Amino acid sequence: MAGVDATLLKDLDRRGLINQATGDGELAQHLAESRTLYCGFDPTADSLHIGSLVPLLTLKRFQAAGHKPIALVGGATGLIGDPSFKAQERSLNAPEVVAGWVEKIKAQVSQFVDFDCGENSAMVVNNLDWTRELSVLDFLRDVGKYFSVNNMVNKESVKQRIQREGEGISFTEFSYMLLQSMDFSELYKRYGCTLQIGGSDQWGNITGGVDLTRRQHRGRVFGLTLPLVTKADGTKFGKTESGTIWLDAKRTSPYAFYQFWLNTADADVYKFLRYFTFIDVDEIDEIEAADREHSGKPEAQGILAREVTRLVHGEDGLAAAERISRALFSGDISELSAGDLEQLRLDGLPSSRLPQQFADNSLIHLLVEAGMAPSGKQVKDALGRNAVLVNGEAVGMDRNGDPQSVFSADKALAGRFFIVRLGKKKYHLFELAD
RNA sequence: GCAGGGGUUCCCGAGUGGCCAAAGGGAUCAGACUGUAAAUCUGACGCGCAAGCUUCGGUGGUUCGAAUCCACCCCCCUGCACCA
Repeated sequence: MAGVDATLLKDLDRRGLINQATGDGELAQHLAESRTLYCGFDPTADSLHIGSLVPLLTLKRFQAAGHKPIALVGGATGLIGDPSFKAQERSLNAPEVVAGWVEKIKAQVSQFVDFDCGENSAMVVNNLDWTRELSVLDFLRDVGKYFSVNNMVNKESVKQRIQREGEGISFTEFSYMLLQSMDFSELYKRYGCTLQIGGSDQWGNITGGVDLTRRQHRGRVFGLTLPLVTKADGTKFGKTESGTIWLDAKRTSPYAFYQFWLNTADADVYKFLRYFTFIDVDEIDEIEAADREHSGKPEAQGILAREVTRLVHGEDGLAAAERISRALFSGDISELSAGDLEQLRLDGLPSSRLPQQFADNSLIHLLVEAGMAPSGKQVKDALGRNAVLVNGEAVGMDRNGDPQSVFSADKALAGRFFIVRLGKKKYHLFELAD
């Protein structure tokens, strides 16, 4: 077996990736040998979003350091719903739906770890496999007996649900912790898994598993939590005007994904480089120092966007994202050929075909229809401020009733395309109907 | 089941008969400034280009007029009781 990288924990620490760990520093010693660790991902949608990227990449870091990662997809826990730090009880998803999501998430998670590297090849498991056949009575006797309700009620993660006026917690969600604890114990028994990692909100669930494993199997296992990703301005990480940033290219195109990282605030970008890339910490420090030297636009955002887009969408996804970005933000769009425009559409630039009778509609209607703005008022506002550009030409409110002149064939790029820009960053490609 | 407290526009949260499409804050969008930043300032922010239309858990009612008052219903929370 390949040697184990003893500096792993130190590197994680330097990256700011360690929030809490069990075992009073004995974890370092434990990790001197190749170990098996796991992290769970619950299927709450058909794709993970970038909130799961930190644990996913951390699994990869452990694997790179010589440990064996298990990605657990919560086919069972996903049916229940984790109450940890959630303000409200969640509605249950249908079993068939969750089962479908499990398959999607399995595939997604698999991109990030190596399944063919000998001893420490990764595994993907589903916790439904050991809970499906479990009877309630067995569960209550073999698992429930080890948990103290007094103790559970005092967990910080459910406190607000128990104390807060106006919200409660069902027995179902309250039991979530037992299921997750069972996972750890089960993985310990089956595969000798001795470490669970997860977000900081998982601390209670993880220590539950550590305790259960000891009680059921007298096994010594560890837990490690990663920090919650926060932004300096206090707004929620991973959301933009257009919603959540997903890992699935069908939900968030590589272009949009790349743009998300490119728009990272200066105050966050170096931290994110440490969290989300494999660039050496010393090198990140150098980038930061260099950016400080130069006034003007920092390099960090570009590096971050490239690295993360490559990790998630591969070289091709990155190339597509950069191609579109270059064309829209620095190139002259009138230079684009029909082939280029076609490519931009394939690369994920939002696009649509103008309806046959588009002249009957107002410009406002057409842009709303295309999804460029949620309401006509916003388009109107933009038109009134000269914030709408069609093929580079500003279009004002006076042209609203005359889309025919705005989208006239003789002004089209390559005879049939229009690139409409609303505001600084929202682009849409329109194509004339044949 | 009983008692008490609640359900307001994306979120928080004011509003208890007209001055309410509904304070304030947050989030979001657009403009200026910039670096496709941040901070700041400005405008928008139920729907509609507009005239206008539809909202304050639901349904009826009182009233010239209701988010605000009344009745019934639904849902949530807290406590008590019942099941034990």
